[in-house]
Amino acid sequence: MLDIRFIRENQDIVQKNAENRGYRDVSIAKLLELDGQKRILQQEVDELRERRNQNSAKMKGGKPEQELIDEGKRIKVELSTREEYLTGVSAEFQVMIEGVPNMAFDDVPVGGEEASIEIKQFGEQDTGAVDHLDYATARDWLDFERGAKVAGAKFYYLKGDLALLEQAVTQYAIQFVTERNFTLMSVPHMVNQRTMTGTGFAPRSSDQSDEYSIEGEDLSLIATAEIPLTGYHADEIIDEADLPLRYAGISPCYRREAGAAGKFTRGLFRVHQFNKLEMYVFATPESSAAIHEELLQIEEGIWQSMEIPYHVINIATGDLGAPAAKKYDLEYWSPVDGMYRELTSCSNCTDFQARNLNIRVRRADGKVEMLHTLNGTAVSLARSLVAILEHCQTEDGKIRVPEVLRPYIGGREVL
RNA sequence: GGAGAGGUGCAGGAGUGGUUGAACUGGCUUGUCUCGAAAACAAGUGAACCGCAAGGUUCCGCGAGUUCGAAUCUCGCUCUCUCCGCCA
Repeated sequence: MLDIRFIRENQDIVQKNAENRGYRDVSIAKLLELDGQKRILQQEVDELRERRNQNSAKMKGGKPEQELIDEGKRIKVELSTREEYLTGVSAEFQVMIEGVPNMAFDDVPVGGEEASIEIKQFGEQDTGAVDHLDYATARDWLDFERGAKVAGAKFYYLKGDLALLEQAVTQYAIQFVTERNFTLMSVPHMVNQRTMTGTGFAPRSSDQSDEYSIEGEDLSLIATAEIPLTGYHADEIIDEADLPLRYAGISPCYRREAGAAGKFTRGLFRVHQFNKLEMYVFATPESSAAIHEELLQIEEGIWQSMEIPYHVINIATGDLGAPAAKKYDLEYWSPVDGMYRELTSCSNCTDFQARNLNIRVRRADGKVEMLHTLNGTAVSLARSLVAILEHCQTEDGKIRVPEVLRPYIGGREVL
């Protein structure tokens, strides 16, 4: 969430920002009205508590006088009605402020998906490959039918060389990021509600929730390792000297993908479960923009080294999601679809997630403030396999293994 | 899953229902001393909210309750530890 003090002082631009991002229900005027009520109530409650404390201080030691006890009783009644009122207003306020999206940076294009701007391009826009689903199914590497039998639509098995290729990509990416000072983390695959919503994902009660929840437990399956990695330092104050903290979390990702269907979600491109290696950084506010660029560079480095053509887009406001101030997507060129398709993504969430989960930095001079968080996909396995399957088909119908992956698949050059 | 013990400040660790935001010890910071360091001594050392400030309120795992007043009593939850059971 945003800092309420910032909202108070910048009512108009916060409202405008929410509108740019497509948050039609956000009313900053209403939020501030509640904020005002809440502050008045808080003051009243504080004053009553002060009176209560003074009153009981008079009774320390000796036998209390009846008059003081009666006064205490009167304060108690008044206090409890005010407190109840305050609790209600606070809860309402909390729901509203959590619904306000992060402020987008000035260099983020305003508009919907179509307004996103291409900022980089790599490789050729080639054509003429066999669709990955048809190809992999024919080679008995991929089985959606049995996935459906066992779990349901959009579940799948990877078999044989494709399953091996997944491991190779994973190992290569782990090597790539750990060489760049990311600490590899194996994370909880389920998190509680606070961690889920604090990271910026919809609460389980919401019908828009893309997460699977465990019935009877305060647990949901993670949609990305970003979620448990954000929560890792919740309620902590980190010394400035220890920042940035760079983690790479590997985990399966579970997504309901309700309503997603159609030509461009075919096969492995959009599924209920996939593995992913996610970079995550806790950083000082002044360093986050530079680290964001670095995350993008790492993502580009991975795909350049595999010789997969791509471009990078600066995502427009309407497509940012709630926590990001700025987001880059790396989209690979699909020779099958003749268009760029999302492969990885990296976001600077500034202090939005940090404020939700109370993650702060203690400066050298002792001052404490919110830190910044960033996340970026190293590799998303299902989609990575799609990109490789589409790009590395040889004339005789095999798959040429990108050179950098060969050490991780027994030195094989062709599958 | 069953039984028991326990969750107090940066860490350890006291705490009788009212003088405890919290003893004491350690850590850390600053100062004195020193050529410098160590030692010693002295002072300081959590966070949130409101306020220009003075100051006020809140926080002793979390949440309810009892009370004029709760770190201290009651209940629920949660986490940690020990033992048993189960198990990759």
